[in-house]
Amino acid sequence: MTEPDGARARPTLRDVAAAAQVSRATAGRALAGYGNVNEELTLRVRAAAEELRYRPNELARSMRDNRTRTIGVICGDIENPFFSRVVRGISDNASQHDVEVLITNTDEDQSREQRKMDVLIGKRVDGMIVYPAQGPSLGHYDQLAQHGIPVVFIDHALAHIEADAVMVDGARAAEEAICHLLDLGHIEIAMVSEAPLSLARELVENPELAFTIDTTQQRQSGARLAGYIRAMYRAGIPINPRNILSSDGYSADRAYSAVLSRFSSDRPTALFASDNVMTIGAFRALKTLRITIPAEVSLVGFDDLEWTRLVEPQLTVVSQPAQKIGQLAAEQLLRRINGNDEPQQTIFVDTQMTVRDSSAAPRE
Amino acid sequence: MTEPDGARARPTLRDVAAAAQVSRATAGRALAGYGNVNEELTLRVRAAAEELRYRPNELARSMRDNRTRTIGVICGDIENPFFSRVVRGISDNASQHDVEVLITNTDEDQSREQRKMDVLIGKRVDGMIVYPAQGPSLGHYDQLAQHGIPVVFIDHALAHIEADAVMVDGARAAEEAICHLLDLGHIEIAMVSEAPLSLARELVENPELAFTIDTTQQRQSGARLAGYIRAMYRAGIPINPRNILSSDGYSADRAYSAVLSRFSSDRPTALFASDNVMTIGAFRALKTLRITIPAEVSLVGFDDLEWTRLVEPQLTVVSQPAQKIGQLAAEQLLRRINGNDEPQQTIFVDTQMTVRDSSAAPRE
DNA sequence: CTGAAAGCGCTTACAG
DNA sequence: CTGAAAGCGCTTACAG
Repeated sequence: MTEPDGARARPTLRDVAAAAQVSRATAGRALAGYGNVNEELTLRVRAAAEELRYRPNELARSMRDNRTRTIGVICGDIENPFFSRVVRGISDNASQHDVEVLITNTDEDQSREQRKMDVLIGKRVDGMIVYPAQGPSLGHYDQLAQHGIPVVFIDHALAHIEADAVMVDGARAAEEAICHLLDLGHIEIAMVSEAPLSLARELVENPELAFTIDTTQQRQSGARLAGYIRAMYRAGIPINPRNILSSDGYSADRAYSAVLSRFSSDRPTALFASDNVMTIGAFRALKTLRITIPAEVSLVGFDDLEWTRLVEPQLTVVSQPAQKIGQLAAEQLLRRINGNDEPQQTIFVDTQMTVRDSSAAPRE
Repeated sequence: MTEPDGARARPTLRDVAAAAQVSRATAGRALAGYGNVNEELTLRVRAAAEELRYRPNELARSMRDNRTRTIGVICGDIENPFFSRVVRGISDNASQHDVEVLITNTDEDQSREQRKMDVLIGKRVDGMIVYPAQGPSLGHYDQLAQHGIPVVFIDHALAHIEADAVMVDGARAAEEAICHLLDLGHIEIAMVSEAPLSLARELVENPELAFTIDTTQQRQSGARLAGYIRAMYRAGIPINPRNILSSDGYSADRAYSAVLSRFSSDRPTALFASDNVMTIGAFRALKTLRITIPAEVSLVGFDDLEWTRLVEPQLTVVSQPAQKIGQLAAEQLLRRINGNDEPQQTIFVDTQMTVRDSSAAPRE
């Protein structure tokens, strides 16, 4: 029985059933292994399926089962090594559970985030892992709850939104980094981040705030800035607002400019960069100014990327297990998908100070 | 009309139709905009949809239309910046056409590749972009044709498989890199790649082969090695087999070892690394040996990654537009999905020699 | 312009 | 153990 013209349609269960001379129900049972089927028939069905190169249509299955075995991942920018590592972690874990991964980027644009979320809802993903973009809207997150789609946030949690999150404790991580510099004897310590200037001002005027606000509900840049303030405050060092550098936009170039302009004048003896993008800008700026690291300025970066071990000097960094964040987020999401309804929680993964050659005591 | 227990089911077209007091057909037409619907009814339907927060089930739509508006991407390892850039290019392009992207990694394992392909077929992706893993099997590619699923290969084409491909001309790129070194006056030029030793031996014994074999059907490592041979042969320089370093496995560590051992003895004056992973290994090895670049050894890397501009000296590299590869692959795939059936083609994207500070004339 | 009906390809009660 | 039938949520001829 050949098809009318070359365009051979994909075989369906009906075709397999016909070839094996059984009902569709039996064919389905034999292949997918639910229910009981006589052994001989099973063999016949399998043979027919093989012969026809039958592949079950998961779309149809998803329709019936009301689950797609697919999760959506909304990340900022897959090109950023932080995300590509996270995604790798998610993907490996999902694979182990026969779950596929649909990926999109937002570039920190909330309206794009919203649209992508709609698309993923339309595709009926079983759940989502999302890096929440910066912005004021929150309504689109509620939508997920309404549709009964579990979500796990990564990198930071959101105030007012009940959902699991997996992230590092940014305040603590930064605090540790700053303490490392303080221990070396630094006093004039600068930090570059994309934290908004308004937040910086608030914290400078009222440093106690760094202890009272819930940093786990802030974006990482804010949390890390709070960590900086905490460490300085605890050490009893008055905070010099000029040492809080804002990249004013998220790019290495912006960070570069910010660091360049601050370090052109009377300069701090140490610099902390709040993430891998900021670290690139900071490093480049110091190089441009021909500042020797760590003799003239100590530098502590964030994220243990390979290049930080390739440059001279090798960078002291705060290491963050990005892949593990992805893995834990996937695990948690799958638990939720499978009906676990314990109270929402924020899962913290540990950072680690990796001391290498870019930090040292200040020159006398 | 409240649901029995809290688990409110998602609204369907039926619910919207009921709320708007029209038929499902009309509701569908009004919302998705096919066919004509009276204006007043349209408004009523839209209002009902809004009210119920209706989201069409794309699964059902896909079932009917026999298309999912989803493509699959099978890459080697999303953590490798080459892939994350390619994927970004694919994803951006797909987004523009309202197409989503399902991503998986193979880690160069052909059996995993095969399984992933099956899964993607099951999910009825409209097409796939695949980085073919190394290995002898080809059967799983035929399967795609049988199922009528268009595929575009990236990074290299496959002999015996008719399909589009998007990639750089590796032989030419390498040739250019080697010519750059030759022009500077180097003679003893080494190359490190993951090309199999067997191929290396063949090419050394019979360099003309580098001109006669179809390098566009080779893996990039092989093609690039052929380019090396071509350049040397053309320059009339006998090829020293000791200068062809095989990483024997794909990792920076392997490349590191290979370079380390070769450059510990009488050393070549220049080194070319065949891709970004090899470049990391090569650079590290030279650093470990405290070889000054470019005074003692010139280094030419592959892939214009940010770190190559951060290290000292900044690396001369062959730049490859990875994002563009992704973009072109997506474009071509979408054309195929839309029925374009011109003869298959391999699309080459240009590489570019980016000369910086790691290459110079050899010391007298 | 509008609606009733069929169908996309599965799975699962429900009979037998 | 096996099969006929219903249903998942859409869209699209086909009538009216």
